[in-house]
Amino acid sequence: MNPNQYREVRLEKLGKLKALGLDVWPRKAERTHGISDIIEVYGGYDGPALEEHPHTVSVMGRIVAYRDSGKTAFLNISEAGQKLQIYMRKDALNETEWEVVRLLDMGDFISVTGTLMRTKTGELTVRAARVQFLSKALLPLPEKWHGLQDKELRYRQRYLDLVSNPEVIQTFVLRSKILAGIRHYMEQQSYLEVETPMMQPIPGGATARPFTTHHNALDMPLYLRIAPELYLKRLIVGGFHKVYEINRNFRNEGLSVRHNPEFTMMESYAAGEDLRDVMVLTENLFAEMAALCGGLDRPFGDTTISYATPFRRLSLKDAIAEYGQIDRERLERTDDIVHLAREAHFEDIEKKSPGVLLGELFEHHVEKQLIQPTFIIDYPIELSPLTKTLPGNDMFVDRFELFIGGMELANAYSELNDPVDQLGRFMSQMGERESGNDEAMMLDLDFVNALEHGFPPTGGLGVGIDRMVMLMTNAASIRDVILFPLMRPQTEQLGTANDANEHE
RNA sequence: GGUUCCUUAGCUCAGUUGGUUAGAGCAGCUGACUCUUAAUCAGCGGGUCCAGGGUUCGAGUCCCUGAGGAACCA
Repeated sequence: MNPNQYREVRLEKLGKLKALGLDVWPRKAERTHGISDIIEVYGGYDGPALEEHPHTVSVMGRIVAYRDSGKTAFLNISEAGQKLQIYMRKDALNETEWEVVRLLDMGDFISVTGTLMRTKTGELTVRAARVQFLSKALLPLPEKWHGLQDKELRYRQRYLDLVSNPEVIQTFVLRSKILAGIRHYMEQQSYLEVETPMMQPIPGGATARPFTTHHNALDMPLYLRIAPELYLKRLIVGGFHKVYEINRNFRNEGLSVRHNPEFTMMESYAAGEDLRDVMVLTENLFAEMAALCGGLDRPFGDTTISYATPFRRLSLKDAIAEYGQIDRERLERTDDIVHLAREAHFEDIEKKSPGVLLGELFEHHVEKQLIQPTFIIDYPIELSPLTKTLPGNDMFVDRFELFIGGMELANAYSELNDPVDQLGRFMSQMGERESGNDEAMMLDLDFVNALEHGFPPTGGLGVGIDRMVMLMTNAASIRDVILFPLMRPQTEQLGTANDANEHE
């Protein structure tokens, strides 16, 4: 059986359905209840109660099981991953409807009207009195017991993954709840949700390679944003007190279990606040979302992560010393830092500053080991061109990154608001670019101009939402929490599209 | 970027040391069955073994190249 043979057989059945006088592609389903409503409302009724006071419902769904025994048939229909059993009896339906039942296939959509009952094994079931045909599936569904297992097919044909693997629906329902929960939490903290450009003439706010595009009418290059940061800060200049944005960022980098080229970030800025305030905001956000997902202790892989506050705080250097088992004193001496970088086989060590090497030592020795929520603070200035320096130490800045499950989840600053300092930082980034670092930031003079009009002390935060959802849903790959992760296109097209081309 | 692994029917998977015409379950088709639930029973059909090249009397199996995917490392 190849897909074309399935299609031929089912088109033939569709023809027979038409011959019965049916509208085989009707525009509306008879429906009084969703499947979840029925389970919720009638789940507590036992058999005698349902027989004594009959409840008539109309319900629609996709046929996911079909057990036919002559003059009766039991079907399971499914909606959003929830299933309901339907009992069809020849003597309870008219002749046409019984013909329809015999022409049904797995994957078809139907609506059934009838009374609720319980079978002898106690399963809540609709005893069909009327059947409405809604839509024919021309192609077969994946295997009913094992579902769709092939990861490539699951990501490429997510619709089939959702049909055959109900836990996938649960993951994305939870993702939606988390997003709503974040918005609720931020609103409670008096933040205003805003939207800033995703197509930017100068991509800023992060060190990353952007995607490029082009605007035809203006004949100008545009970039997909790598971060909303510089626009959100302009809003603080303009007088907003607290703002946040949840939307996609785009970074032209490799793919991995933690990286998708487009990913969802929440960024927030609060005037008058500093990094300590943002830390509290952040740990409470994670604790609230964990509670929303079932509790402060959440399973992740083969461990349990506790979101009980406060989270651990650790300076970057202390973390390297602790997790890399390195003498803390050595991290204060440039020649020792270079030596440690050599031991770790970093590239182009002689071109890199001690601060950059400290960042690499952290990634090498520490990042993967930070399973329980940990704020890493006191970052080298070279890694943080938009951040205020620490009091009395102009080589380090007032920044944290939050690590959970060995991943970077959040990044926050006491925002740099000195326009002269900011311009200088941009200039050294430009120098980086000229010496070949295409991830270094571009100069955004309008942003500096905005700062020159007065930018209050501000605490800023960015949270990786996809990774947060990974933690909350215990997903091993970012592709499991993004409905349509980027995949290399297949050379061969699927199904009908291919045939359509051939038939032209 | 490097290493390892995977790709066999629409789906889930077997396939021995390289040896007959590549198998099973689900799905499909025909028939039986008025409370089944991975329904059951009888019968039938279904293959570009990822692609290309090579070794061999003989390749799904061994070798090389390529494609797509997965995992680990940097």
